[in-house]
Amino acid sequence: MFSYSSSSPPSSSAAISSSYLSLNMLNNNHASYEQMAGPGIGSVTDGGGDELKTVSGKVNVRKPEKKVKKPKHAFQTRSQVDILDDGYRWRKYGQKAVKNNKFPRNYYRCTHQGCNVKKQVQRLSHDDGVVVTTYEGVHSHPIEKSTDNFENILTQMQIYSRLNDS
DNA sequence: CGTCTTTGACCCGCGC
DNA sequence: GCGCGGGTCAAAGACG
Repeated sequence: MFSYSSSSPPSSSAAISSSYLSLNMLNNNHASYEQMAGPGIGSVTDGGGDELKTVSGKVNVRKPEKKVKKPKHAFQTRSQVDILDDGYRWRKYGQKAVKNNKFPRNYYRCTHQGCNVKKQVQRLSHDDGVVVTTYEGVHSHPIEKSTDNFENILTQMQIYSRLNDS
């Protein structure tokens, strides 16, 4: 888990320069909580097919069965940017304002087919340097990118994660 | 021209 | 039953 690999913006648009993205991973209440309620449930990946669309175009998200709660992992990171590119491709599908926060919460989803991993990013209003990223599900496909010195940073992130874990 | 972001509406669970 | 909070969809626009 947490197989952070690397990420790098397209070479043409180096939007996320290392100077801008200063990951200060000195945090860490990496609160990782897993919620599993189903008896004998091994796989986390929701099989999909829970979504039924009515003819009128409305969406009825039906999930009467499968009371499986997918594991969620919340990471708290000190960063200026909310979008921590972990190497996967995310598609933003929603943005809602949270009651206790002035800043809205962003919802992302992995664009890989069959990969229903979701991620939501929330930043603390009272501390704009802190970003809480919550991952939901696990990726079942390799990372599409690889590249530059981001690996270093990400490697350090893993190290930090280990340190905190111990 | 294809992909992703934006943004309002919609849905659902819960509390009153 | 209604309002609130949270999560999702999908049309249209923005962007490369």
